[in-house]
Amino acid sequence: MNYWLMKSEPSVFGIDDLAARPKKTEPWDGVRNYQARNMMRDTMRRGDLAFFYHSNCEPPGIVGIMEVVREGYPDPTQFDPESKYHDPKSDLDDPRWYLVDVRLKKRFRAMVTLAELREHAGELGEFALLRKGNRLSVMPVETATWQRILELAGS
DNA sequence: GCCAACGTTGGC
DNA sequence: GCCAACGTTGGC
Repeated sequence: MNYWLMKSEPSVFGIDDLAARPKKTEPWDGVRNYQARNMMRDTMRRGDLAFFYHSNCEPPGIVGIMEVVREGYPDPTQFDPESKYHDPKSDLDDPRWYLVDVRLKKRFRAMVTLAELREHAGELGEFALLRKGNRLSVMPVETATWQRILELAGS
């Protein structure tokens, strides 16, 4: 099993929105970065777990855990002219963008803030989230890092 | 709101 | 294929 971290701006789609969805499940659409696309298309598997990270908000941090419930398939919003994620250059026969479906599994009692993560950076190994200038919205998390963060969450 | 970091685009 | 211009991300 692999572990991941997935970012979303709570003003666009936050953990409360996911909790309110039927079956607490949602297609993780709108990712328009090739590295993140590759991970969703090729590497993420049913049953993998992912931290839900709130970005571009005050304070940013990890708010809960999601489970991958459907593996990579084409993101339908790329073909929808009404969608803000519409990509006119994407070909129906060779879709450019992929997504996975995620289900909310656990909501942390208290967010593990980015500031807290930085305080514990020394114990978190190679953690891409803490690298300067990192903008990747879907990233792998090492098992040891995952477990240390669970401890920080007090769960 | 600012701006550093970084990805993408397009002219050449 | 280079690289300047531009757009976006996301912390602060």
